[in-house]
Amino acid sequence: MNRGLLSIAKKLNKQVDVPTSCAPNSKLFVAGLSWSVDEKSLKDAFCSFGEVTEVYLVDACDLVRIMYDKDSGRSRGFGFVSFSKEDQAVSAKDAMDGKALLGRPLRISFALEKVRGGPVVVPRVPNTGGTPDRNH
DNA sequence: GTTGAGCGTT
Repeated sequence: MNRGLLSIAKKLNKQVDVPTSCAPNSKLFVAGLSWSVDEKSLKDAFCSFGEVTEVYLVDACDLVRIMYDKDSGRSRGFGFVSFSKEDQAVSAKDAMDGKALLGRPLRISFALEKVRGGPVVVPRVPNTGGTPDRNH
């Protein structure tokens, strides 16, 4: 037995699991956008990875959403891009992350599963004391 | 006319 190899193997056997926040999914969090970047520009930048058909270019991204400030109406500089397949999202991230759009470098990360309104509560009748017999 | 890390419905 070679303990040296075991030691090295143990060192190499490091945890490779990534946090859920960084887990690849079909949604991408794009930040570092310029103030003048709109959804159209972002879509044009990301949907270039779509599949090319005989006639049209199929957009890979299903949804492109940029967060705007409701007070001033200007973009907050970040947005979200949704893809049909995780592979496309990973490819798009790998290809566009670190690149520059409209003069500003992009910071792309996998989006968190954020839902409007926060944690959704299962609709349930607040009557947990058991259903009392109304008239019987 | 401004600012620059971030995780969402403007």
